[in-house]
Amino acid sequence: MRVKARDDLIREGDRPDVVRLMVGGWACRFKDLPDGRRQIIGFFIPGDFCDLNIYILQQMDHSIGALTDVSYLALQPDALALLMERRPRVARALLWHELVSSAIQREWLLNLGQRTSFERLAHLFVEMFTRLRVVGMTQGNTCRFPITQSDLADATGITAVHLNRTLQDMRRDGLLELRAKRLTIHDMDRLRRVAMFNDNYLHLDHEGRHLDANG
Amino acid sequence: MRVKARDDLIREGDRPDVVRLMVGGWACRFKDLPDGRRQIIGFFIPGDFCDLNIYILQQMDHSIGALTDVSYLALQPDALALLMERRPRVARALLWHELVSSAIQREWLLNLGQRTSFERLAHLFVEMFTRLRVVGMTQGNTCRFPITQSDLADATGITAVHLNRTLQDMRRDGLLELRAKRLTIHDMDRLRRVAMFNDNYLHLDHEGRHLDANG
DNA sequence: AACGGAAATTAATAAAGGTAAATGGAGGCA
DNA sequence: TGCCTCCATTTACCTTTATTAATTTCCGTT
Repeated sequence: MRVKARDDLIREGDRPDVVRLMVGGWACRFKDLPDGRRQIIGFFIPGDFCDLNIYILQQMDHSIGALTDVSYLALQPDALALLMERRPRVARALLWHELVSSAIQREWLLNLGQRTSFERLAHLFVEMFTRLRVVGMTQGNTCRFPITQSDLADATGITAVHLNRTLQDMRRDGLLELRAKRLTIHDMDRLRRVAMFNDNYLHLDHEGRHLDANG
Repeated sequence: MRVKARDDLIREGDRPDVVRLMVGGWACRFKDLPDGRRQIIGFFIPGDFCDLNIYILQQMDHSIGALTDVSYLALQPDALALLMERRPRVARALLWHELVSSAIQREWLLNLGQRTSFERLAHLFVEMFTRLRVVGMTQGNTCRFPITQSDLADATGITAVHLNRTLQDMRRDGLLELRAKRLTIHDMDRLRRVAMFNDNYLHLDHEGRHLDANG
């Protein structure tokens, strides 16, 4: 299935329908307030699942929107249930994925609550670069990073103006560059250090990480 | 099992051991940074479970600490697995509980990222009061609220000094009072309004909410 | 190549929230 | 009773971030 950039896959208040497996493009989970403020709760990149068990709940408490043109697979709940019953390893991998998503949310809470905007943005870049590398979407110290500064601002809880300033500070410090939808990290060690990045929450050491066509 | 106030139930880096069912007291999930900054990720009150499936992961990516003296039941993973197999309704209720915990984390991200400190604190009070009412721990417009201002600051991502100022603003506005470990809400309607509180994320309408001895 | 809209950048000003240090207050305990 | 410790409160001052609005750059389309 395909949606165009800026369209929503599902809105807060809708009844959960299917489980989505991202194939191409970037999407995000977000919530908004009545007055228009918006917080991005997480990013989806290819290989990510949205909301394995969400159909247990009566309605969505958040929205999912496409940040770029997106393609995904829609898995029906009953087909998924059957798959999980027949393939315990697939079931386990999906469960692992859910737990990691939850762990990422926790790290984001730490990020928003305690890190300065500079540290916060640094942390976001390191996290996304790490996740992109796991799915083979990086080339050396660079990767496509197809989202706007305004989206980055909504994810880090600062304004677009301040995000722009922070980004320029990083550029000036020789940490990284973000231009033409491409991120290049010039000094990963220092970036990790200023972000106080500890990758334990991504649980990269687990079997569930690799899931091929045979489960 | 019992632990004293300020002790940890489990620390980041530890191997997950058991699933805990809170019986008495308050605890919290938290993460900290190398330089001592600490973010409270969530509160546990009686009736809450910690980390149903966490034993799939190799190590804890966060800590759990007692805010007051705490008593809880420790459920061994295999006993729990057996229980869930035998009692599908219990299994479903536990899954529902996990999904709601995750939804609360998402709402907290919105809280930290977009709400002002005043709105944030208001939101936290409404949420906790609502959750305490569900488990019968409120009396009219008041409830025990046995945590320090410093803990509240760590949960809302502001300093204890600023939290104190904010609390006094609320008191002055006639919204609520927090004294001697007791919270009294004088104007719930207005408090919900300033917090832009929408209880949909608590999913209060679900069967899984009530779980008795028969599952 | 010119046009139009979205995105990025800049600047000035204001508000929110942090820091540090000191004081007050209540309960626990020798 | 008096001391000690933790928690709550206050103040002055300072830093970070938001707000608003103008300007420039980028990029796809005609």
